[in-house]
Amino acid sequence: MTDVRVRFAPSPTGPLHIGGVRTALYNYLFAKKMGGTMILRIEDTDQTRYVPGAEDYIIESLDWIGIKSEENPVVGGPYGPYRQSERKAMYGEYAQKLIDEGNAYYAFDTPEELDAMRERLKAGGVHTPQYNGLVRQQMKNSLTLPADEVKAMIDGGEPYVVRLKVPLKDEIRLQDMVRDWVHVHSNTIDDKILLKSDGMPTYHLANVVDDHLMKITHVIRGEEWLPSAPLHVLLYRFLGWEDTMPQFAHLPLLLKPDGNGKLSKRDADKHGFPLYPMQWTDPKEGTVASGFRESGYLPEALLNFLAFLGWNPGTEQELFTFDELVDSFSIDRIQKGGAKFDIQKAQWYNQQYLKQLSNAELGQLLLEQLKTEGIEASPEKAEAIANNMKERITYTSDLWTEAKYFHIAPIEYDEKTVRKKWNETAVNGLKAFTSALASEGDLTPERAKEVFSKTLEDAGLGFGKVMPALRISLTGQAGGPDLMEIMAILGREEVIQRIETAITRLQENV
RNA sequence: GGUCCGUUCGUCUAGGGGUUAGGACGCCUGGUUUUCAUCCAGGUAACAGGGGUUCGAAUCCCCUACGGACUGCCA
Repeated sequence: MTDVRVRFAPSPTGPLHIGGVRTALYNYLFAKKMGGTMILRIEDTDQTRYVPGAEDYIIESLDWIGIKSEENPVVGGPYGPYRQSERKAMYGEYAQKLIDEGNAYYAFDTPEELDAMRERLKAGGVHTPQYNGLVRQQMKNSLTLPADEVKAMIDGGEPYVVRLKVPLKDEIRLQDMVRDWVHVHSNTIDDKILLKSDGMPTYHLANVVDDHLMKITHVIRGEEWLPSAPLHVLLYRFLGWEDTMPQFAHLPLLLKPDGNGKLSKRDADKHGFPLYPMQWTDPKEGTVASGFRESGYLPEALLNFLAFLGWNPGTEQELFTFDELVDSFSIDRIQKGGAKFDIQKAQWYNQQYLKQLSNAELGQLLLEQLKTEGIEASPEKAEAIANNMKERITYTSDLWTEAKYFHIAPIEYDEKTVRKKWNETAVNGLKAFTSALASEGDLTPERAKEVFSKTLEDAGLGFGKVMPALRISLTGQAGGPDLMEIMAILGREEVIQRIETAITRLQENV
């Protein structure tokens, strides 16, 4: 078998949708599994929808999540260029071939004339007006106009498009790797535009020409392309490439968490989760859309989660390293039905991957965040905090947001705990503890525990009487890591000070 | 409307004629923990409906219902 070559071909019209990331992932997994090549091709044939920065965003996103391509617009490759706008000259040749062989034709209808045609047909009871075998005979094109007139129009600079001449009666069959045989009758396909009046190809032509020229062996893409797949088969046939036509695999859609339908930005906002791999700032509106990266997701976790949305290895293993994913991946285990996007599962994956990180790695992540907050901390301290927080975080950002008290003394105290646990007994215990601490040196968790136990023992108090008050004084919160550990990280003097501050500020609650 | 695709616990899914229909997330209960979380144990919950085929259908066939995608000089 020839070497497997797959491509991910996004259009630079904005940030990369998470569904696109999954498509890229499946392509990548398949390529790695087969020892093949992954190609990134930018489909920028629609100049009106071009968004500055989108291409860089796509490349950076794929890089962040760990999807690497061997051939792409940045490093190039043997079948470049990898940006369709730069391949513009190539498409005309094939459009011409189609015209010459009677499989395509010129059309001169203006947008207004097309609208009028659609209106006319709708009025006549046709729900979906098509530019098809019947309609084309009543329109302005090289099939209805005399040859010399056509030539004159083209020479005279009259704008035109090239349309595919879809056969009237033909059954088109294709074997999809996910769905098996799909057949469609040609009379349900209309004469799609191949070359636009600006000379750029549409997706249909560009994708077929490029996939052929780039020797793509497998086209793995979203289900939204299934209806136009027969059209692409027709193109391969007319271009004489049917025997080297790539195999198709149409992936199930990512659906909204509730109800039905394609996952959209609206759903993501409604449920408060990101839709894009990285944060995206719209260059025109200036609006900011959140990203998984900035929300504290680990790329490995997101990858694992995404891999399981529409595919599974058939075993009971849930956590997979990238290599394991490659190892077990196969297209015939891809699901046919759409998968609802369940952010809770993504959170669980993130938690699992977070727990697997070393304290040093986690500490480093915390340090990065502290830097953006303008807070200084030693790597040792960050590591110690990470060690105590790793069992209770969902996002990397929780290292900071859930444990600010390691860096800043509490400003507020959990109201419920104060009401129930802050009383004279507790305050007395706290006071005894600070005096005991006064004569201590550096605190270790062990030493802190010894002093605390001894103090309570001498005062004849139980742990439960004082502990909650101590926690409140130190952290302001009701829950959290082991207090002895917290005290060791905070340091003796800070502990004493926070207790005294709390006693003063909570006086009225005694 | 038309064409195409789909349908197993709330969610992701295992399942290729005979299973107590399995796992994971979530949720609930209990245990561990001086707190929270983790962890451990247990529980809740599904084959869209109807016809066939068969000794026997979640599994094969047909119909219905429901859902989705597509239906642009967008990709």
